[in-house]
Amino acid sequence: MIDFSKLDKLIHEKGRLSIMTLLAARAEWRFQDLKSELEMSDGNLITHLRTLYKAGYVSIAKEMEKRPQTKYALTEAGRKAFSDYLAVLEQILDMGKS
Amino acid sequence: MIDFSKLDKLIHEKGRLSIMTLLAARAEWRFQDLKSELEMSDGNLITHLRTLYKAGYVSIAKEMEKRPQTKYALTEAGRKAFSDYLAVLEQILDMGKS
DNA sequence: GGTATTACTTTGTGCTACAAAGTGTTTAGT
DNA sequence: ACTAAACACTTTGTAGCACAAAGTAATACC
Repeated sequence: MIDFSKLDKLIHEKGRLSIMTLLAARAEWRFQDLKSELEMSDGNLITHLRTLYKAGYVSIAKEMEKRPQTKYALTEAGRKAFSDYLAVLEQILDMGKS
Repeated sequence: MIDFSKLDKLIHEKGRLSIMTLLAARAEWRFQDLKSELEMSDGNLITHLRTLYKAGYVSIAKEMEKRPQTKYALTEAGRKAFSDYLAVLEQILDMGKS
């Protein structure tokens, strides 16, 4: 039986799940790109990013070329956590197909 | 790009997702079986079940053989909604693997 | 100098997951 | 007959978000 308690609560939320999915698909994302892609408000997006950062799932790199730019990426721990999360999704999918 | 807004909020919650997954895997579940399988409190479980019932995703059949028994099952709408939900999960998985 | 951009922070609201404890009915045990 | 247990709830309360809106500070462009 599936162990639903393994569904990392930090990732299993629409906002953060979408962020994690984007970060997993491309190496680096700027704040503005995430924002326009996900159509989130500044406050909402930064809150989720900080939550993921505090969990050690996301790295933050501030740069100052012309305009300030902040780049976000998955850490190794983040990639691992996301991969574990996806494994649970896979189990759910397998069950749903039976 | 994945349309995360299609992630049915009623299903995308740990408690209800686990319920829906069980209901999708087997035709009928008694309250007690769901409870012991998911290790939820009565109040929590019944609340989620009623939420799904109100959404039209779950049917409730009360029976009175010896002990009162209530059996829960997916409706057609529930099966459809779950299938749509799984389709989004599949997209997320596909992205995560790239 | 004034406006726009970037990346925030602050504040507030409203929802909801979840637990704990209580209710009413029925059946099993002695 | 009386007690205890099982079943399916309901009620109540709390704590924790998600999310939006508005404000802040620094820099760049015209």
